[in-house]
Amino acid sequence: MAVSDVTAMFKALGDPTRQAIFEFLCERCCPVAVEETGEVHQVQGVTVGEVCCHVTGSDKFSSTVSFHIKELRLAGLINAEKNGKFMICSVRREAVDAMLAYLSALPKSDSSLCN
Amino acid sequence: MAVSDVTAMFKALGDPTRQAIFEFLCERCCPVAVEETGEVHQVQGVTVGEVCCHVTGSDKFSSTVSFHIKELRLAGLINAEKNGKFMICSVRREAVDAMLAYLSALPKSDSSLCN
DNA sequence: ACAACGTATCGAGATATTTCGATATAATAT
DNA sequence: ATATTATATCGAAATATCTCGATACGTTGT
Repeated sequence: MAVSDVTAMFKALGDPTRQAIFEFLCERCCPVAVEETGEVHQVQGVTVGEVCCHVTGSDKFSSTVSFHIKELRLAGLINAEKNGKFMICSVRREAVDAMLAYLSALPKSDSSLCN
Repeated sequence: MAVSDVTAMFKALGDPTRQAIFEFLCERCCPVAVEETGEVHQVQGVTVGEVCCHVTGSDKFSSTVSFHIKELRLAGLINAEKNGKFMICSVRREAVDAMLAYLSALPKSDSSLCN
């Protein structure tokens, strides 16, 4: 994952609404199942409606939340796949790992010579 | 460090110019010295002029870079202290640690029960 | 076929961010 | 005292982001 990708992730997470959505998805996303074929897929996720409900407190669809979900997806922080008439959202763990790796790799004060 | 602080840090780091400034400071910031008194202070840092030079490629002061340095400081990512006619900038390691802690503490898919 | 549902997208207004030049200020050098 | 240097701040233009209502679209139920 390139540095520019991490920039987009930080930018996306830098909005309170999106951060709330992302944390909600982190809490709600469930284990993955491994088929006999070895294929791994998401067992469960959260619908856009559930996210709207959690974020706005109302049970009505919110185009604003939909907008933020799209931003999170474009930044690579979440996945969203259609299931019937629902969109199921889930966290991309690689994204979290990429941000952790980026921050961990920043030169530390005592790891480099001083001029 | 509160969650909202981390949000501001992510937002600040989500801009390419500020990320470049931050990385530059990470590379350049040097060890701290501990006085006999036990007081710890920054031995060295980087002047605003050096940051401008690195970011813009020119040796002229840039009010844009100055603006971004201020944003980084307000987000808690860097320190800036005056030394004579220079402003010395340095990274706040606690900020990096706070972001790492936040990301590390996000619930993992296999750490929570599934509904 | 039609209605209801879940979600996306569009358009517009409100607000925030970014950039840059001009001016201001404080510290140093002459 | 005056000039120079390093930096900050202001103002304005350009651009981006956020929010919300309206409309559109695909899916499901009747």
